[in-house]
Amino acid sequence: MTGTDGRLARGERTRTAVLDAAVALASEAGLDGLSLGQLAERLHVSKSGLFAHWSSKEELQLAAIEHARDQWARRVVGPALDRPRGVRRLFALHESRLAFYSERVLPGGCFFAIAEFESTGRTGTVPDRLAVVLAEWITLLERLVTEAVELGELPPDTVPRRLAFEVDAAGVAALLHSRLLARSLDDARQAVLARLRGLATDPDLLPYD
Amino acid sequence: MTGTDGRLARGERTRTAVLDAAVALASEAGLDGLSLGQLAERLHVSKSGLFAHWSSKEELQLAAIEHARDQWARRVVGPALDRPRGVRRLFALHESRLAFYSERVLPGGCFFAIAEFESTGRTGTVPDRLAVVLAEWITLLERLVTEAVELGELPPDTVPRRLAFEVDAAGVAALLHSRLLARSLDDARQAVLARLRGLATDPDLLPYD
DNA sequence: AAACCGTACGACCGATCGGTCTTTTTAATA
DNA sequence: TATTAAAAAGACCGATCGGTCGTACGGTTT
Repeated sequence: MTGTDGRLARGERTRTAVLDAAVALASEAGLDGLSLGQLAERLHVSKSGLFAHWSSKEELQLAAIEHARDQWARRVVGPALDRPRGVRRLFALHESRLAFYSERVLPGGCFFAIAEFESTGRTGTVPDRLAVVLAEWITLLERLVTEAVELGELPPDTVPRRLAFEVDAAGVAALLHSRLLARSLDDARQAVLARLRGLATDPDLLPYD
Repeated sequence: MTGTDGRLARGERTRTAVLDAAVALASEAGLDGLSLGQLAERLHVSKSGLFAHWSSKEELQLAAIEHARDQWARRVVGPALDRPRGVRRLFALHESRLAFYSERVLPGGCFFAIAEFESTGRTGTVPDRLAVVLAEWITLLERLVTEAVELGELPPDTVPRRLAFEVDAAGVAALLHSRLLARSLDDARQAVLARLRGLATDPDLLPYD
C-alpha cells in the first residue's frame, strides 16, 4: 500500500490548517498585517515550521489567496450556479455573498475586500494576483447579467458592466458597514432586489421582499 | 506685540504638517500601518519629536481622524452645500466625493474607508471615534435625501436610509476598484445619476450624462 | 538495518516597532 | 541680559518583525 505517503499527508493536513487560519487572520488584519509569529502561536506550531512549507511570507500570502479563492468559489459562487440562469441566478449570487458575510465565515468578513484595499497603490506579485482574482469576480457578475439579457429577462439596452458594478457595490458597502450599521446587509439585499425587479421583464421571477 | 507666540506658532505649523502627512500615510497603510518612524523620516523630524505633540500613537491617530474629518468637510461636503437643496445637492455631494478620489488628494484614496475596514471587529477609542464620524456621513446623506423628498423632488415613499445606502455604496465601490477597474469612478457616477433621474419628479434638475 | 526525505523544532539574527529619558535648541518674558 | 518654557533631538529600551541555520523526529524506500 504505497498509494498514500504518510509524510505528505501530514504535510497537506498542516498546510490546510495553516491556510485556514491565515485566511481568517488576514480577513481581519490584511495580508500585510498577517504575522507569522501570531499565526504560528494560534496554531501551536513553531514559526520556523511554517518555513518548511512556504519559503517566505510572500509565498504564504499567495497560497492564502488561492485558498480564499477556493473557499469563495465553493461557498458563494457554487450555490448560486445551482439556480437557473438569468436574474434568479444573478440575485442568488448576491444573496449567497451576503450570507457569507452575515454568517461570519471569516472573522473580518471578507478576505479579498481588505486585501484589495490594502494593496492600493502597491506593486508586486501579491497585488497582481489579487487583481486577477477580482477581475474574475467582476467578469462573473457581468456574465450573469449578460445571460439574463440574452434570456430576455432583462431589457436589451442593459449595460452589463454597469449593472454588475451596481450589484457589487451593494455587496461591498454592506460588508464595509456591517459592523456599524446593523441593517447594512438587509439594505444591500433590498436595494439590489428592488433594482432587479424594476428592470426585469418578469419581476415575479424574484421574491417580493 | 504679544499676540502671537512664535514658539506656539512653530508648534502649530509642525503639528499641521505632521497631521497632513499622517492622514496621507494612513490612507495607504491604514491607521495601524501608520508607523511613527516612517512618518518622522518623511518629515525630516526625529521620532521622539512627535512625542512632544502627542503622548502616544493612539493620540496621534485620534488627531489624524479629526484632521481627515476637517479635510473631508472642507473639500467634499462644503462645495456640495453651495448647491440648492434637493436632488441637485445630493448628486453634487456624490460627485464631489468622486472628484476627491479621482484627484488623488490622498495617495490611498480615502482615509476613512481603509480605517473603517481596518477597525472591523476591534474595540477602542479609535474605532469608536471612527464609528461616530461614519454615522455623521450616513446621516448627512440621509438628510439630503429627506430634504429632496420634502421639496417634492423625490417621491414621498422614498426610504431615505436605503437611498442613502445606495449612493454611498456606489462611492465605496468606486474607491475600492479605482485602481483596478479604470471606469469605476465613471460607473459610480452614471449609476447614481441614472438612479436619481429615474426617481426624480423632474429629471431635468440633473444632468443628462 | 541503513539510507533517505518531508516535517518540525529551538536558537538566533538584524531591523523595526512604539515608547522613555535626558539634553539641546529656540523664542518669549521679566 | 537672565530666566523660563515650548520644541526638537539623540541615545536607548524591550518586544516583535521576517528570516536563517543546524538538528531531531518519523515514515518510506532499498
